[in-house]
Amino acid sequence: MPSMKISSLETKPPEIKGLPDDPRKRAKYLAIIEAALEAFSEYGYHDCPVSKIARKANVADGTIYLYFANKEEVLISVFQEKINRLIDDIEELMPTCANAWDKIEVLVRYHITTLGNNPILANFLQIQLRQSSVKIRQDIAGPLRKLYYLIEGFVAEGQKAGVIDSAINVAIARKVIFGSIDEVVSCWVLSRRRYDVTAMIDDILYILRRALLVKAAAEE
Amino acid sequence: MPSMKISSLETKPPEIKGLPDDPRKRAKYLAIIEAALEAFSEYGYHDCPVSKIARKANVADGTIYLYFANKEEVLISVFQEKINRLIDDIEELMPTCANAWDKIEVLVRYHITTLGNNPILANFLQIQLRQSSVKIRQDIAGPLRKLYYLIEGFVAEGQKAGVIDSAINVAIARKVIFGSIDEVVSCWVLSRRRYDVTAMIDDILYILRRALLVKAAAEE
Amino acid sequence: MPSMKISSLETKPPEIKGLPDDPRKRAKYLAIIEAALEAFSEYGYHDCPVSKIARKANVADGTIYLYFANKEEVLISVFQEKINRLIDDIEELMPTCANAWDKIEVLVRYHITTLGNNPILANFLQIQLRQSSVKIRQDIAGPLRKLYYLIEGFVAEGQKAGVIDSAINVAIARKVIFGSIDEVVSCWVLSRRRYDVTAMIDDILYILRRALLVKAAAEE
Amino acid sequence: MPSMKISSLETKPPEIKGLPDDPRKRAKYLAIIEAALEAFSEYGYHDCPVSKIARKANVADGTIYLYFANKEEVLISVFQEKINRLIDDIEELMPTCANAWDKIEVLVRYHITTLGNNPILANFLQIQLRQSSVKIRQDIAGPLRKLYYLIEGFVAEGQKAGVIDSAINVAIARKVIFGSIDEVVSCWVLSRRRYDVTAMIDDILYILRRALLVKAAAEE
DNA sequence: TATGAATGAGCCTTCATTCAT
DNA sequence: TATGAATGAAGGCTCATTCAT
Repeated sequence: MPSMKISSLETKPPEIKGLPDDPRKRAKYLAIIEAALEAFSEYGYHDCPVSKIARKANVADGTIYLYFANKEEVLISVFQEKINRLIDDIEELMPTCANAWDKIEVLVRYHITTLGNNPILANFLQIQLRQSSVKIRQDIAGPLRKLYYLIEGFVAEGQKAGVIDSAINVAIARKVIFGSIDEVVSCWVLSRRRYDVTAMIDDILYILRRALLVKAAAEE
Repeated sequence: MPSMKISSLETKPPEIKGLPDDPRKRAKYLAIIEAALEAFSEYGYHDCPVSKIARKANVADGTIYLYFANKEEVLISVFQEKINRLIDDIEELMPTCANAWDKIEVLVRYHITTLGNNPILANFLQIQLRQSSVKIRQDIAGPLRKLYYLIEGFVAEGQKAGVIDSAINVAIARKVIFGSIDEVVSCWVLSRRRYDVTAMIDDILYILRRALLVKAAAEE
Repeated sequence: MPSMKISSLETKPPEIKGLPDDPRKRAKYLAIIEAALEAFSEYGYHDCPVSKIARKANVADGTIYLYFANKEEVLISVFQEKINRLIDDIEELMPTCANAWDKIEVLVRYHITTLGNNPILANFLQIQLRQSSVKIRQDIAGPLRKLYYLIEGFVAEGQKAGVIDSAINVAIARKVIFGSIDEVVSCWVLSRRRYDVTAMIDDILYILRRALLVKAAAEE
Repeated sequence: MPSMKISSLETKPPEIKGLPDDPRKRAKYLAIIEAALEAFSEYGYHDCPVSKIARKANVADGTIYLYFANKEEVLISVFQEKINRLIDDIEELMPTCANAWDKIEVLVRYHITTLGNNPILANFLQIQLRQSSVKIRQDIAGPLRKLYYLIEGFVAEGQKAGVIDSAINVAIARKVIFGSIDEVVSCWVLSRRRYDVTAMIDDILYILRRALLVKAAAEE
């Protein structure tokens, strides 16, 4: 009996929700996601009341809580939705690539171009997403890891194929690649997008190519 | 006398305060900075009430406002204090460097080592600082730019000296260098520092060396 | 869509609320008004926390802000509600009046009697209301002006009808009438209502009659 | 012993201070009074921090508390100083007056003229003074009563001399006179002094003369 | 399922007052 | 006597979340 008492006093489990199966619910779920993307991007996570998301999604405040456990989960879900989409798109492009370096190049190019053409998403991913608590940052790590693995896979593949310097530490290479993209896009967003990021892609790739490719491949 | 009228009608300016001259005040100012660094690092900016900072600094809540206009200014001041210190330290090390690449190497090494040995500062700079609003992010940009210029200066110097590939875009190079450091340290902090970041420095520098140095210099 | 952008950049307007249409909300709005009247009267505007009003109205603190933009607006709304009610009541009595002087007499009598029978309202109007800032005092001026116009209208009417001395300045007459009422009620409230104000009405009217009426009308 | 404890727990007595004898202290006391008059008038009682008074008086915040028990006492002291001065001035003018009505006329004229020529004092007396708590309002009543008695004395004197209608209630007459002055000046201050109050004096006196004087005296 | 009114915990900030110097 | 740094209580207001309808 005491143990029951204790358990009834515990805060209820987080009740993780997700993309619903029912197509009508699905649509509303996605509408909230899109509204939240816009709202977070416009106001910033902490300065964006749930009511703003609800208004943008044309639902009542309470409805948000039928689809998401809390505000944090909304943030995380937006991220997951968007990062998975990005990863899927990138993976679809891979078959057209001649080799591992090509894949990295396409990934970098696609990532920057996508954000460069979608300032709201860029603002969300580079700035607002990071305003959240450490807990959220760690929840975000999961989906992000897929992107990490993708990049690391390409690097390893390149090394196996003799295109990328095999002395390079794969995990570090990934950090350099991802960190470069991240920094370039963040600077652009914080500059209030006063220039065209996509124009920088060739210069970034020039440096990354030098950084990773073996001499022969580089001269190709 | 008209100026009185005007000033009484204006909403009072945020009253930017700074490091006081009086040594006793100076000590308390710095004590609050240190307390805030710890507190922000522990709770995160948004989840850290001013009262926590006050308690850590052994002062009353109201005392914070004798030294800082508001909570935001505390955050920015912590950042300025720390980033300026980092930059000063790096600049002091420069005379010992043989060439521009050496300077970059020392900078990267010092930056990562410093944060690697100071988890609280690392957590603050990589995570908590970014939880703040866009407005703050832009206030932060100023002091950070000094670090940017330092790096860009080294790259340009290296190009002039024929050590660094002159085809490289200096601003992009800076973003690759800074982005790499940032990513490496952020991953480490988010991993709850389960490994030693400083152990990665050589691998990072290996990649950056490949990325930037002209062949001759690289083989040196 | 551009309007959205603009609105999101502007600091939000104070969002003036008012008597809601929905009858259930209406009831709560009025309940808060009554609670605020009591609370302000009991503690004084500045010494009355919003939480006291909420408690008296049997609502949560936050609920107040669903009906009023801020504490000031509560004060102003109480005043408007009460002064409009007073004016309406007075206007309803007018048809029974034989002439313009009668109207003034009824107004004075009704005003003093109403406050004399409603110490809480009297205290609010004569004392607590005036504890507010100049800004509020000026917001209050609007509804009050209706009462002013009423009085001035009666005076002018009396002059046209030859009942009131036409050499009298209408605006000044209003100030004498209103100022007399105000002073009489204020003194009574500040005396902690140790006597019966309504007993003074005849004496006041005696003086005002002398002040305003032409000889013939006075001797009537 | 317990009784001692209790008494030591009691809030210490208000420690009423006043105009000091020592002329140096006296000067500082008066300087604070003047500074407070200005500061209260400029910001309003509740929106005027003690530090503003101190700054205007060129003393330290703490110094205020060497001359006054607390902020309330400063307010009351300003009022006393000013109202006593007004009364003294009026009393000095009395010997020049031919009869009781003349005295009333001089009093009304002097009161309105003084405030009309001293907007800061007018704002203080008509608006800011009343923003204080009921407790203060009652402390103010004392000095004000002297003015009341003055007026009532003139009315009674006029009645005795057959100049003023003896059917008039003296206390009510005072309220009409004082209330009229008060209303006229208050309206002027709240109008942001967009017109000249002194221009209204003759119109006010015309009404008051009608209100009070016996026919014979009025036709004089 | 959806609503949106209601809740109430929580925090930044101000400022009257004190007291060590 | 004078200073002004320090205190800390207090309150207006926001907003994530709940729940009756």
